[in-house]
Amino acid sequence: MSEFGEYVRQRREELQKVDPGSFSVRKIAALAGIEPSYLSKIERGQQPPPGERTIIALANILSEDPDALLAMAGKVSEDLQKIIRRRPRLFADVIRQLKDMPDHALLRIVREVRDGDW
Amino acid sequence: MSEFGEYVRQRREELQKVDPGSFSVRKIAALAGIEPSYLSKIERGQQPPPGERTIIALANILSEDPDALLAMAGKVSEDLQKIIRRRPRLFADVIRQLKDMPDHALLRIVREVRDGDW
DNA sequence: AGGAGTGTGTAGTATATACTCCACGGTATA
DNA sequence: TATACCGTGGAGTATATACTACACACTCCT
Repeated sequence: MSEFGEYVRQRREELQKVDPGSFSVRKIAALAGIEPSYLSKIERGQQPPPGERTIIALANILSEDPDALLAMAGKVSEDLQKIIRRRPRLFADVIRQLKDMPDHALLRIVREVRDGDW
Repeated sequence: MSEFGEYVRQRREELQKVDPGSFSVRKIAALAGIEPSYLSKIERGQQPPPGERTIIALANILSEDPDALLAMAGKVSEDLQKIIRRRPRLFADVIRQLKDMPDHALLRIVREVRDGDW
């Protein structure tokens, strides 16, 4: 079930084809600040996904969305959690309310709030 | 800094005054499924806040809001996280967008979505 | 043949999380 | 004076998290 690992490997190999020599396990691990063998194991699901710091680093290196990658790892970023914790009741209500709403409804909120009709 | 512990103790003692004999450390601990000495230490900040299960149990026993209590413990409930993880990009956007919005703006969203003008 | 770069296997470590178990001393009650 | 709660102290445990360190085998290049 280690969707995370598979995804990272796939994405890395994809980039490796375009720019070989820059996306080896060793190179990426070095950039992400971890050991190559560790990354290798993660990619093959032999180790669970790494910590938040490392996931975000990987996301940036691989030009992926950090929140999406964190989600694949079964996590929610600390900074989002912090926002929720400041006003737990309100955010809990909003999130639960939006739980089953279609994507376009969420997009509408983002748009309307951003455009300041509030 | 263990705001959590202090709050629980305060709330428990409050209820103890109204209904003595039903809100001792031992009674509450038993209901919450933990050892009395553990609860005692938590209330005095000698131990960090307990796990999510236990916090939610305490919230119910003390008639408190689980999300608020979890927030005091520096946590966000797993079920909220699960909702976010299903559509990480969308929810991340919504939450960050609402970060600095006043309470009434969030309330308005809750209300409007609930009332189905969507 | 030698070196550079590739991925991977084995073993071990440090720290945090979430608790339990038992025993002690105080107060109140009958 | 015994028995029944009350809170608490000290020590120990189980599991998870997030990694490191090092060595090995293979391929490609010159």
